[in-house]
Amino acid sequence: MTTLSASPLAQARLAQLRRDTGFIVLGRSASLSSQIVADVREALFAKQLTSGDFLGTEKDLAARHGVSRIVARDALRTLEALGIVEIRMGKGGGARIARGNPRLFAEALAVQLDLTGVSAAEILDAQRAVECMAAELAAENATAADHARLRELLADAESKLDDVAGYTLSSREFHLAIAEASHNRVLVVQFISLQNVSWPARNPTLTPKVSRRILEVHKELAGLIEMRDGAGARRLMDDHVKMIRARRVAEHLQAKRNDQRCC
Amino acid sequence: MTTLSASPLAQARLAQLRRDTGFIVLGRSASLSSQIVADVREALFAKQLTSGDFLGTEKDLAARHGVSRIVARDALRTLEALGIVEIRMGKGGGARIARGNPRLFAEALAVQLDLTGVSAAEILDAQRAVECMAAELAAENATAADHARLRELLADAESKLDDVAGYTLSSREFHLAIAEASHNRVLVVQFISLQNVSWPARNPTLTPKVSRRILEVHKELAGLIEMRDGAGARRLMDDHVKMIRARRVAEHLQAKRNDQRCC
DNA sequence: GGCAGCAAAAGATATCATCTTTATGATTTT
DNA sequence: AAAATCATAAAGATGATATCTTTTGCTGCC
Repeated sequence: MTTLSASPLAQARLAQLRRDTGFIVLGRSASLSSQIVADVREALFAKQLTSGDFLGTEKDLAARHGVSRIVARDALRTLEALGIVEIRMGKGGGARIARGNPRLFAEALAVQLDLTGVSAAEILDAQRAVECMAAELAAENATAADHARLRELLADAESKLDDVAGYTLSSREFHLAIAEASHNRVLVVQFISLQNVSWPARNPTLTPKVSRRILEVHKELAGLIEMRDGAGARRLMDDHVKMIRARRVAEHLQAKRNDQRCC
Repeated sequence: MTTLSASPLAQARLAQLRRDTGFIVLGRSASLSSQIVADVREALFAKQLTSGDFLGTEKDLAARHGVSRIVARDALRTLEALGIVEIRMGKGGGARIARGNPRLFAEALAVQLDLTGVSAAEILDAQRAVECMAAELAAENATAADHARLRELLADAESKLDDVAGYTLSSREFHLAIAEASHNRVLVVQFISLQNVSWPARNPTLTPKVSRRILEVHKELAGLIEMRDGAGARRLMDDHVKMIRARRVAEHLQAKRNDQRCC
């Protein structure tokens, strides 16, 4: 039977690394796998690596850095979670530098905001900022396809006026469509992340009257965007989101009161 | 010698999981470790887990989910990269739900935007949205301490009018201070991440004349915020960022021309 | 088009190294 | 002699390695 010595070699290298980096680096960045992650990120920023480049298999990476496969694996898990690489199984597989994936990132932001414990008011003010700019840019940049998409969603919402869940979903899609019509990917990402946090799954206080009023505003918004009235679209969106904010904050207070009553 | 059978049990469970989730879920989410990640995220959104909660050690997690330590480890690497958990070594160590970490998030965004290849114009339009709202809210919510901080930074910038690097840094701080004066953490996070991507380390076209003009605008901004003129602050900030955008886009075009000339 | 084979990740198990906290024990001080 | 302080050992956790088996995608062959 072999000795199965757990590689004093790499252990010594790790110790050396920790000595080099001054022991305490900041946020536990003195592990072998994090070193690999840092290397890849630096190569990215230095334009030595770009989207689509082949990074190698787990074994390759391990061999290149002189570490075990598990370490390479840890590094790849981290890079994968960061959306930097995509990993494929099977022959011809391995890790490749990914194309940017804004959606993934938007979800990560949503989690962060949740952990930070921001209030509904804070989120909706930020949402107002993003959506107003999106509406203004949509009026300037929207294509015929975008206009068609907006009209299609308006018709869809109109057919679901009596279906609270369906109507909520459709409205949500409408707002997203405006963001996409701005043709600004940064705004789209910011919007998606905020929506993930703030948009309620079900909407208890959505009466038919309110639904109809919202639909009217949406129609007017689509009209202003088609007429390329950027300032008008911004103003209307501003009022619209302010209204939503007021409703959401009121709901929140109501929920709090109910909590206090029951406990 | 023991059989060392590679756990047909978990393998079978994995196959079952893949059958349950319909094989192709979206973004390779059919691994045991990703299932653990999904569980934790759901628990987070359902408020069953919050900042500071103890998640267990690698062994705990493995035992709870009936998998090997490697799988639990993979899941923890992912959760760590997403900024959801913090992991400590040694006795009493293990994984804990992290506090939100905006910096981590800002870096992740920088990488994503880099990979996606968004333009400077897109970033600066988003920045305009965020900063205008920040200015408006700052006028409404700023405290006396915020006002003092803004005045302090104005004096600092004035003393560095001849030092391009120092002046740039000071200006950057001023914009951040306005975001913080809004007392909206969402806006602050969004602003920091955008600033990291867009703000140039050095500013080659910053002439003394331009510096002085920028300082004038900053002074006026601080004045409007102190006077609690939200609409005015928003309007002025809008113009200001538009100017920055125009300058940045022009610089970008110039850089491109230079590239073409040299190659 | 189906089938065999191969390459790669996914997963499991065992073992060693290292780090961090905690408790214990020795030494010094009051 | 009691209390305080410092050194040290033990325990519990991650970090890393090695070596397996199984599942999954390709690719080329028929």
